[in-house]
Amino acid sequence: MAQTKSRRTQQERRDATVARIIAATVDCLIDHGYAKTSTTRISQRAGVSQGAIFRHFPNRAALMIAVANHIGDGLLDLFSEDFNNIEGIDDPVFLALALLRRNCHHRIHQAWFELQVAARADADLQQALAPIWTRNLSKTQELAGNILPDLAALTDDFPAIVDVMVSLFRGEALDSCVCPERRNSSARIDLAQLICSLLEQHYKGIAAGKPVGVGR
Amino acid sequence: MAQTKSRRTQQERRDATVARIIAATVDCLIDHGYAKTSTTRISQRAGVSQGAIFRHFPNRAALMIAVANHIGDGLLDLFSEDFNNIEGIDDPVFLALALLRRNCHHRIHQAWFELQVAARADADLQQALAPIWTRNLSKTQELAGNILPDLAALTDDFPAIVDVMVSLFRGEALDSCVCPERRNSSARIDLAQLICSLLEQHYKGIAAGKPVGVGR
DNA sequence: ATAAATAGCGAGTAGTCGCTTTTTATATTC
DNA sequence: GAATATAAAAAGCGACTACTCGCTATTTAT
Repeated sequence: MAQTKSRRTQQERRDATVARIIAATVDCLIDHGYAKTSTTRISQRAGVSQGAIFRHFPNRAALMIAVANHIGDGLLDLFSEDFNNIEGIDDPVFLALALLRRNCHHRIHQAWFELQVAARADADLQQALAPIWTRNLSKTQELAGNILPDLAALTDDFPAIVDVMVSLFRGEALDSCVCPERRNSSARIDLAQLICSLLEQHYKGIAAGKPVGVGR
Repeated sequence: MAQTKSRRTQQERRDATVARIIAATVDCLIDHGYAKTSTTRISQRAGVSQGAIFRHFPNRAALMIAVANHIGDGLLDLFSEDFNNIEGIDDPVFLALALLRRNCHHRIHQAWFELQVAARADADLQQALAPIWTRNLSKTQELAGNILPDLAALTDDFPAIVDVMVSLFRGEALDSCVCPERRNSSARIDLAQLICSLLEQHYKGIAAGKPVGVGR
């Protein structure tokens, strides 16, 4: 039963190849965009033959959907990964914003942009991506609730607040497609923090029954 | 010199064709995306031969840049157009938010998404788009200042506020690439309005020298 | 040891791409 | 009205695309 290092089961061999193909596809999406992520390019990057891809995926579209799932999971994993890496932030609101912002500006998020915009004019891809993205958003809501339990308990608008912050930082990340140098501006996150503070105070005032005098 | 109606100068003929090609390109971008906006497809939509495109543009990239300029201007024109169409909104803040949101969700804005994301992996396109987009943003700031002169005068953070709102609604529009049905949710714009109210009050408090007790 | 099953390879398919070249139609000038 | 300039159409080029297929290499079952 002495297993030499070069001896793998077929399943292991298969899984390793599939993983290499998916990773290569993500890299190609980031470096060249959806349309130019050809099967030839993927195969070269993965170190397999072009035909080998079609042994594991019936067509390019199926590969892209598998990659979308991989990216969806990867983006969620990033939250816990960054959570352990970020230090010296006491304010939980700022921590949540920093996590979210890091997530949106991460390398892998660019691959998601490619898939998302490609789906705009591709009904099949859109249908496949919708549940992945919906799940991602609800998991993000869940994580936000874990980091900010007090704010979440304060108001029913909490999901909307998270939603707004997600849109904000994703919009910011999108802009860096054309203006990459603006990526590290702190103006937006500073203002986002102020906004969260004001919202928290506002909802606390409502909870305490105080007159608020804002909104309509 | 009596010019019949069917009689045009070469320049008029040329301009008309160029306009048709650019309009067709925008339509193709919206319907099929950047990569599938081929010169063949454009020519069919414009009702000209494929080769005719290259009489007016040296290559596809040059056409795309011309289209980007066209879209950049079109998006700005939309503001004044919508300004005249929107009625029954007294609150200038809500008016500004509604204008911005309409702009981001407009048909033509999807064509901009295509160009913007295509530029992410295309350095030449990125370089060409950057000034167009920068100009668009500063014009947007200008328009926002015109609609909300009081808020603009109140704080130096006004540009950052506008910037955040732009990112927010563009992020929202991006999501509708995958989840089009969520496009008309009012949650974000309602919260955005509340946020603007709170910010206005906050900066008024600072201007009056009151203790504010929020932010850091 | 041998046979069956799976994984991977790479040349080959038809079709599309951006772009060029050649040919035809239209407009202006003498 | 012939000569000239420009616009548009049509045909073609080489490169690239997703995908297929006959083949070899590796793993599993007997």
